[in-house]
Amino acid sequence: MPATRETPPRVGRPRAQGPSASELTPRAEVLAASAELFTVNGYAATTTRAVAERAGLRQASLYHYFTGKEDILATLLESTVEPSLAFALGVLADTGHSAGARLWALAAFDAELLFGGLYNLGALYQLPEVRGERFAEFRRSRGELKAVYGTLLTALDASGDPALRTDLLLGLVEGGVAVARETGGREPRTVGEAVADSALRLAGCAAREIAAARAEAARLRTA
Amino acid sequence: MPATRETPPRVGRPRAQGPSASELTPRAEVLAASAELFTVNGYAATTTRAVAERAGLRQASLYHYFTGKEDILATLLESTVEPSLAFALGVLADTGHSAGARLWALAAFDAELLFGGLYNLGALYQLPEVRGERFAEFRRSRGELKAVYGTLLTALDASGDPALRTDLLLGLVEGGVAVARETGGREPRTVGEAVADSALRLAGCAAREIAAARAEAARLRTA
DNA sequence: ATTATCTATAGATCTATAGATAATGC
DNA sequence: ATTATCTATAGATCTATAGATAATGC
Repeated sequence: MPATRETPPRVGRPRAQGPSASELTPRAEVLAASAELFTVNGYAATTTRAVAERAGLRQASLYHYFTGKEDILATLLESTVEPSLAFALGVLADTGHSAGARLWALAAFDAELLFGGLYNLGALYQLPEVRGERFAEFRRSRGELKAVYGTLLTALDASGDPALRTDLLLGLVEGGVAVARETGGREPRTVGEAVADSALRLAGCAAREIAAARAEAARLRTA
Repeated sequence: MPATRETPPRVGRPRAQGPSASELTPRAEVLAASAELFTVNGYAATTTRAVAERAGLRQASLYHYFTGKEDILATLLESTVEPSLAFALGVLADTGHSAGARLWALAAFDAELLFGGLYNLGALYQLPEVRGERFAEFRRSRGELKAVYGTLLTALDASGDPALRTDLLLGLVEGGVAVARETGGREPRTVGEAVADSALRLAGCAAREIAAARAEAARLRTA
């Protein structure tokens, strides 16, 4: 599933609106259009017609690529957790670094990604539709991501109710980015670092430990 | 605007479905029905017909109490922040207690309320519709609530970027409750306390200070 | 007279399917 | 022959308004 193409093969009937100016695959164009419209206008409030129009297609042509609106949303959500989960699994396997540095790096990566995206895809996690069958894969991936947070958190501080504290940690990352997005003018990097510092505070680290984790994570990041 | 009534006056044409069994005002019945349907099925996906039906009315009768669907949502959101804001302003004025105890009490109250509700009204805060004009009053109240968090947080620890750290603190409370809700079998009180402990960790308090704040907040709570 | 509710409906959609068509590929 | 796209549309809504009606209150 390549996201771009070099020389357009241009098989099939030409588009009514003329050929797309973008470098994207039609499928990726639909996803990009959906990301914008779902987050800006709302999922249920966005019509398939509006998505198609923004993607440069006619409404019925969406069904060539997706089975319906839910299929588009599910694909979008899966592609949002995917990079975070991949990073998380890498960090989890990297036992050569301290738990603090690894948690710091994961939180920073995750928050920076969510904050830096053109649209607030994180807000879509809360949609009621996400409870449906089609989203099982997305929920599984997010659960796995949460489990990595939990493992690192528990390694640092296993006091209290670790499952509940893990939920709050994920809530800090996702919810913190959501609230931080409401205020303009911030750099993704800045937000990522602030979230990561906060994550370590939640994990019970003192200021000196946080500074150390941060420094160690910088090396981990580039590795 | 009384939420309940004793002796039903029963003015006006009787309902087609027969009189309501509930003690609630028709207006409150509509709000209760909306709270359930908006959170369970989604705002845009919920039709005015479905709301009316659950409230025991015909669709057109909603317009006697609200100017439309948005008006219902805005009323619902306002009534959700209202108690938190009232508590926050009380806590802010209560200079006889430490900032730590006050922040602990506020976070616990807020989280317990959000978690303990029948429905996840907190998830509605993220709806794109909330950017609209009708929601200015809700946004104002939530902004004021955030400002109280900010004042208490800064009193405890003014390092870094206080505005950003305040956003993360509010994100922890709202987002943490949202994630914690996905897992069943927890008591609102437990979640409230865990969120409050976490809030103080975010504010840079050490374990001993948190324990002290918690003890002090217990007195503040009942006062 | 006032009120809470109802019935009926205009006008505007929206989703998904059926089936046609205009390209390239062989 | 295959593919990407199109046009057309059935069937099912949905919101908000107009105007009627069945109670109580005076």
